[in-house]
Amino acid sequence: MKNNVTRDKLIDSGAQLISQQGYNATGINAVLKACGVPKGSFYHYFSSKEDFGLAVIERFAAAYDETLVALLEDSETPPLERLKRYFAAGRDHMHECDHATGCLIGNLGQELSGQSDTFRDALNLVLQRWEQRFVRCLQDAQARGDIASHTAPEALASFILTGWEGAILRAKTLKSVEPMEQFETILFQQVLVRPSP
Amino acid sequence: MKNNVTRDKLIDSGAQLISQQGYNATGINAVLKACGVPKGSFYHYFSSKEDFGLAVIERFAAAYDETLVALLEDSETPPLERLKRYFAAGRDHMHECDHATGCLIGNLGQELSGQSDTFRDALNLVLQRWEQRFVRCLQDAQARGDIASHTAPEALASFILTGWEGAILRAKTLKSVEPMEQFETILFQQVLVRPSP
DNA sequence: ATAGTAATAGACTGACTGGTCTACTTTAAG
DNA sequence: CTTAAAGTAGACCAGTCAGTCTATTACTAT
Repeated sequence: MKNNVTRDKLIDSGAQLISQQGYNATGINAVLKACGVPKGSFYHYFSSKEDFGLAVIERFAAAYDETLVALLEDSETPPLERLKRYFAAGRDHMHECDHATGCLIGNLGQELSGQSDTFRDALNLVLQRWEQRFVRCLQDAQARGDIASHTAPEALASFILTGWEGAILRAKTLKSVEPMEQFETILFQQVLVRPSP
Repeated sequence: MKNNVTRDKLIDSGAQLISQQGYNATGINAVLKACGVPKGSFYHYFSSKEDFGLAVIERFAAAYDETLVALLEDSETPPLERLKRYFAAGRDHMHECDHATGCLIGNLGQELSGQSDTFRDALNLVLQRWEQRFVRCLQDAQARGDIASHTAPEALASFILTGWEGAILRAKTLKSVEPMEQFETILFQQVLVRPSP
C-alpha cells in the first residue's frame, strides 16, 4: 500500500460527489467513473462503501481542521475577529458551491445518524473537535474581557456551532446566505457582548 | 378519488419511513410493504416517487402547522412562555424518537435541496410559514415589552428557527437533547431579554 | 341491468445497487 | 531470474430500484 494516489483520487471524488448528492445517493460506480478507477481498485483499498465513507469523513475532517486552526487559533488576531473571519469564510464557501453543498459533516450527520451508529460516532467526534476549537477561541475572548464570563465557553461554543449549522441548512433551502448573516449579526449584537459593569 | 384511506395509509407510512431513513433511502416497495398496499394503488394515487414525496411534505406541514398554531398563537399564554412550550415539545419529540428522527422538513431540506428544485421550493415555503408563526409570537412579546424592540421580529424569528434546526441536527449526532437545552438557555438569557432602560 | 370509471392487485421490466470473482500487470525482494 | 505480493482491470452476481403493464374487482351514474 505504498502508492496511495489511486486511493486519494477515490476519496477526493467521493468527497465531492457525497457533498453534492449525499451518501446514499452517491453510487460507487459514479465515484469510479468520476475518477476513472476500476472497481477492483476500489475494493482493494476499501472493504465496503461504509469503510469508504468513513475514510472520506476522516480526510475531510483532517483537512478542515487545518483551516479551522488557521482561522480560530491565530493569536495575531483578536478572538472575536477570528470568529468573524470564520463566518465570512463559511459564507464564501456557500457562494462558491451555489448554496448547494453546505457542510459535509453536517450533511452526513443529518443523513446517517439514524442509519448507522458507526457513522454517527465518527461524525460526532469530528463535531466535538470543532467545538473545542471554538471553546479555545472563546476562552481567549473572555480572558481579554471582550465578552462576558458569566456563560461557560463550552455552552457558548455549542450554541455557536449548532446555530451556524442550522443557518447553513436554512441557507441551502433558501438559496441565500441571508440566514447565515442574520445569525452572525444577532450573535455579535446580543450574545458575544462585553460584560455590563 | 373518493375513498382516500389507501392514499392516506401510503402517506402515513411514507412519512414514518422517510423520517427514519430519509427520502433516498426509503424505497417505494418498503412503503408498500409497511402498509400492505399493492404497487398498482401507489401509482394510481401518485405519478412518481417525487410526487409522493411532495404529498408527504404537504401532509406533514399541514398537520404540524396545527400544533404550531396551538402552541405559538395561544393568546392565553404569555408569548415567551409559548416559545418555551414549543421548545419543550420539540425536546419531548426528540426523546420519543430516540434522537433518531428530528424534524422531517429539516431533514429533507438538507437531503434534497441540492437534488431537486421542486423539493427545495416546497420545503422552503414550509419553513417560511413556520417563520411567520414565530414572527407573530415575537411581535406579541415586543408589544408587551417582554423583549426589546431594537431587533426586527423577522430577524429574531430567522435566528430562532435556524438555531433550533441546528440544535436538532446536533442532538441527533450526539444522541442527546443537550444542544437543544443549551440553545434555549442562551436564547432566553441573552437574546430574548427585556429592554434595558 | 349495464357501461364506464375508480381502485386494487401484483407480475414484470430495464436500469442500477453494492459487492465478488478471476485474470492480468506491475513492483519489490531474495 | 524467480517468486510473491500489490495493484489494476472489468465482467459478472444477486438484489433492489422506480416505474409499467395487464387483469380484475368495486363502485356509480344512467
